[in-house]
Amino acid sequence: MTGTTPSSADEIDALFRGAIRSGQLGDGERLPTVRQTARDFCVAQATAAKAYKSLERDGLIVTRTAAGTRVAPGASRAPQSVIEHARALAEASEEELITLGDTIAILRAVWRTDATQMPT
Amino acid sequence: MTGTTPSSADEIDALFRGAIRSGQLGDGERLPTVRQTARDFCVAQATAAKAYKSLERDGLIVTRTAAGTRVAPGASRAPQSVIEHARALAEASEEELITLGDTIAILRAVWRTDATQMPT
DNA sequence: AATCTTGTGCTACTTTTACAGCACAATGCT
DNA sequence: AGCATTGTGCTGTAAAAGTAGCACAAGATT
Repeated sequence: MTGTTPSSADEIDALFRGAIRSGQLGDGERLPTVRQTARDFCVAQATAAKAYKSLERDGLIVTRTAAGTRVAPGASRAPQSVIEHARALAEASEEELITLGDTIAILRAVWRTDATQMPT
Repeated sequence: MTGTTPSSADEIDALFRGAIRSGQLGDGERLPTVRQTARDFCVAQATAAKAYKSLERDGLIVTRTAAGTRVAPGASRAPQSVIEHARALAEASEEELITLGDTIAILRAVWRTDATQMPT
């Protein structure tokens, strides 16, 4: 799970969000404590807590004060088709030596410009 | 082109980067002036300029001082396979009502976790 | 040559974000 | 009941990013 080196709350948010929705973190599975996450990513507790808050607002996790934080029931795993397409895109990009950043930018660009428009 | 409402330099960077690499902005095509972009996105000139600088550092655009900014020759358009896979992913996500943010998070999660690892 | 356009480079100010460090409340565990 | 764990909520401080406004230099345009 810990591979990159995020710094901001948004990046930590995105990291867990991705882990949950891709199925790497299963339903009901426990997340590291806020303090642990803060240590892992070398950020202040407040920053890690902020990320968790954001995930909770979106219903991805459930926190009980002394019992820790767990993946919300049903929040895990986006539909298989999405995950498979994401895998396919990642594979294609790496094969063509396209950066993750560029790949995301391309994805943003074609978002809402695909099914409706078919140029050329 | 102007559809979303970015605010930071990074978002503007990503927007143009995506437009270029997806082929929406063709080779040699001219970008709006820095001032125009600043107006379009309601940001300071310095912020828009910063985004352009970043794109130039990556060789995606070429700026000549009074002639404006143009897409660098050869910078446009990532390989077709990548674009097609991006389109497919976008389509799948929208069909399943998955957010763009979540889709990006999933993509990040499976990045470098596909071809090499095949769990289950 | 004169003028307009455009990217760049300032300065000073404001806002946002993250930091450190601690204290508290809720809860599980023994 | 007592204690450790864990999320939360402070405080004040520091760093990063954005803003506004202007001035300048390099070219293009006429």
